[in-house]
Amino acid sequence: MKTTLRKIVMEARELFREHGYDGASMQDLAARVGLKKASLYTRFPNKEALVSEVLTLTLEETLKGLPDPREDWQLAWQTLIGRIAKTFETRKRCVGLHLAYGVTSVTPEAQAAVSQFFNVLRERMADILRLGGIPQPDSAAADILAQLEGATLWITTSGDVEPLRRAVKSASRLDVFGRKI
Amino acid sequence: MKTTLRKIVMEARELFREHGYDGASMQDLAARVGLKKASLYTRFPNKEALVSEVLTLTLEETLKGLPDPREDWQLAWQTLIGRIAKTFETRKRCVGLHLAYGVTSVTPEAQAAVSQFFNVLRERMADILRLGGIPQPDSAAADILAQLEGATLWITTSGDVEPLRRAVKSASRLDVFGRKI
DNA sequence: ATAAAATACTACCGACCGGTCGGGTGTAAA
DNA sequence: TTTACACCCGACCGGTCGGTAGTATTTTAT
Repeated sequence: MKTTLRKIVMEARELFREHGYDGASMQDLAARVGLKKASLYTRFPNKEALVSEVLTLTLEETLKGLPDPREDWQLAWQTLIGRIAKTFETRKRCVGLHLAYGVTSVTPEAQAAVSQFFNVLRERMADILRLGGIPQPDSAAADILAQLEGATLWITTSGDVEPLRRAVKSASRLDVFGRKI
Repeated sequence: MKTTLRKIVMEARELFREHGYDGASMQDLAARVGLKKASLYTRFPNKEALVSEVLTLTLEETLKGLPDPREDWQLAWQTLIGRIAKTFETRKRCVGLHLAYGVTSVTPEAQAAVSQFFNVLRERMADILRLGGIPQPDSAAADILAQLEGATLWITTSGDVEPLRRAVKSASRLDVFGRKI
């Protein structure tokens, strides 16, 4: 991927994270990458297409080079949870959540991309838990991800990161809904 | 409160919930209540002021007529959790969460209103847990609310309400992060 | 009945939105 | 040297945004 293209996607991610789908403007995005708005349309057909690019990049970064869960599933699990939580803590929010609430049926491809993003993430998490012999790994993954996402609410409203920290701890110990290790 | 005023606030809530702060337009709001846009400005100074009205109404509805927790804290708890979850399940989303992500520093009063909304809600939850002798009631309330909010992610992305149902069950049993009843 | 206050309307404002157009410019292959 | 392509730009499109001015209509209080 060309570096300019990657930079556009990364800046788009920041804008989506901060201002949501509606609130992010192509004008702002162009300014952040040092281009004019019209130039963006040589690389992307429209604003909606940015969504799937942003989420694909994010998924890549989140999963790339994870420890092989077949060798040490607990290490893979801690690493994955740690990556997610670190992003939430430094960026204060989750792009995916903002987009999930922000895209509607008028942008169906973006909506599909968001759904897929969270499904893939949950499946990867469930894969690891399954290797660890955790019962109902799909539900457990969904619940833990929900807890992490929900914790970002407190970061954005009051700056309190403790709920996220507690969510990470409990996810590490897997003491969620009586599924303790 | 005059009925028209209340209707405006209720419709504004639906718009904020569905489209977020930026995505909700005064034009749409006016159409929903059978008025012209300019007429809204005889009741509200600006769009931002709607946020605190919406959240005040929501807090009122959520807390009004709750069973007295000093008589039966478990009943009060179940009722409160049930109300929150019912709204999430029928409306698919939480207005507060959408606004929390949607308002920024350019609308400081709205931002403050959102912070206050969640703080008050958490405090009320914590009050009940305190009466029940639950350890660290503030943290417990924050964590449980986070879990409920996070569960709405799955409702909006895939329509799956099971994470929310599990969150309600675990909240009812208070088996959160090892704080089991 | 009348004055005052609330509420409603039409019409408009400047700013910004996503997106398109035609015309450049630099590079690299033929 | 020509051709081709990728990229970038200023200017512009129709449309929507939050908000306002001025005026008409309805409600309320005296």
